[in-house]
Amino acid sequence: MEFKEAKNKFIQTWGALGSQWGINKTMAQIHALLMVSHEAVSMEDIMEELQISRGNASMNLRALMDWGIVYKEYKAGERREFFTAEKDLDELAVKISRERSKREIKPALKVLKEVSSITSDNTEEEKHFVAQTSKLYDFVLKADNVLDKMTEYKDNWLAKLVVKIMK
Amino acid sequence: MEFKEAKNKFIQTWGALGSQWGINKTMAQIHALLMVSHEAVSMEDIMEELQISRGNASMNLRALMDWGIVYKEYKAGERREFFTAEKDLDELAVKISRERSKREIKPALKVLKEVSSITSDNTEEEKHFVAQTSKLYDFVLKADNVLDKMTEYKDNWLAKLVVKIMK
DNA sequence: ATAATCTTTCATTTATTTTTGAAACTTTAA
DNA sequence: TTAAAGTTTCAAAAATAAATGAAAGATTAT
Repeated sequence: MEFKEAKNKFIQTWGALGSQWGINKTMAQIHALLMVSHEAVSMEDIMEELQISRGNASMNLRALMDWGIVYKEYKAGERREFFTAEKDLDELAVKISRERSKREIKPALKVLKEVSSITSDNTEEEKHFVAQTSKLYDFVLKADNVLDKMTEYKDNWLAKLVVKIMK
Repeated sequence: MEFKEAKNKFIQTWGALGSQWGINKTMAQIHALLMVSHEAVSMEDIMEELQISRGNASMNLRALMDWGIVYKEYKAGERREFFTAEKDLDELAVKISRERSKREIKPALKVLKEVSSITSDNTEEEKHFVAQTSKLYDFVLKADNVLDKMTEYKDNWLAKLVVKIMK
């Protein structure tokens, strides 16, 4: 396999993986492209390489910047903007975790708390509902915290995590 | 909030969370419904409660069973089939992790290995590509393993994980 | 057997999500 | 200023994913 083919395969695969995890394909592809580019890339080049429209490129770059995993770069004497991706993978994981937690897990937790707090009539049905959603609340909260800690400490997350949880 | 409202809210929220994570809404909703039901539910009742067609219910129940998180149940003297969800949350997490790893992570790893193994011309561009995809391969492999171990040991995963990783 | 009851399949329809592209907007250079 | 170069926005179109429902397929009771 030669370079161009490998690069393309990587971008396609990363894009597909993105969709399976609820991130739109183009967004994941742009990110992939930037990750493996050794220097900042212009919007024009992104459009060209991924064969997408200007609007699409612009919107997804904005989204990636909102996630904090793609940065704008200005080159001296150049009017256009260039883009680079976060290339430190620990940092990348941290940012993605934080963002998904904030956007999706936290709101879900709020609802779980609400619905598990209904004053039950104590029919079997209602008792089971309250028990199950309470368990779910605890579980999701715990999982969310573990992820948070894991990412907070990056490389030596395990050691510090043990300390934090054990005490 | 009273029971019916709470139940509905839970189902809707779980469904939305599902879509955000690449699981179709109905599939997540059926799972939610079964999780909070204290007894097995017939297809008819699922259709009624979620207002979905027979075909939709059938296909998504099949998918949930393929994931190993919903089971068929037969009631004595009843011709129809009833369904229940895995209610043990640790077990649920294990099964979902395993399945997503198998379906999505493993194939992605295979591609990462491939593309990071090209014989580079040693231009800066190619060197960077190989370095970055190699790092990504290691990272994803490690993350996948951690998840696997975490779920393998369930509640006391941490202690055993430490042993396993440290040695 | 065969009729009754229930489930699955899949071509078609519907809904949702993503993409496009042209107009509006911004910024810089002359 | 104002024109050139670039970016963003968003309504409409296209692509994708999900849902429907009727026909085919099972399974059980008679």
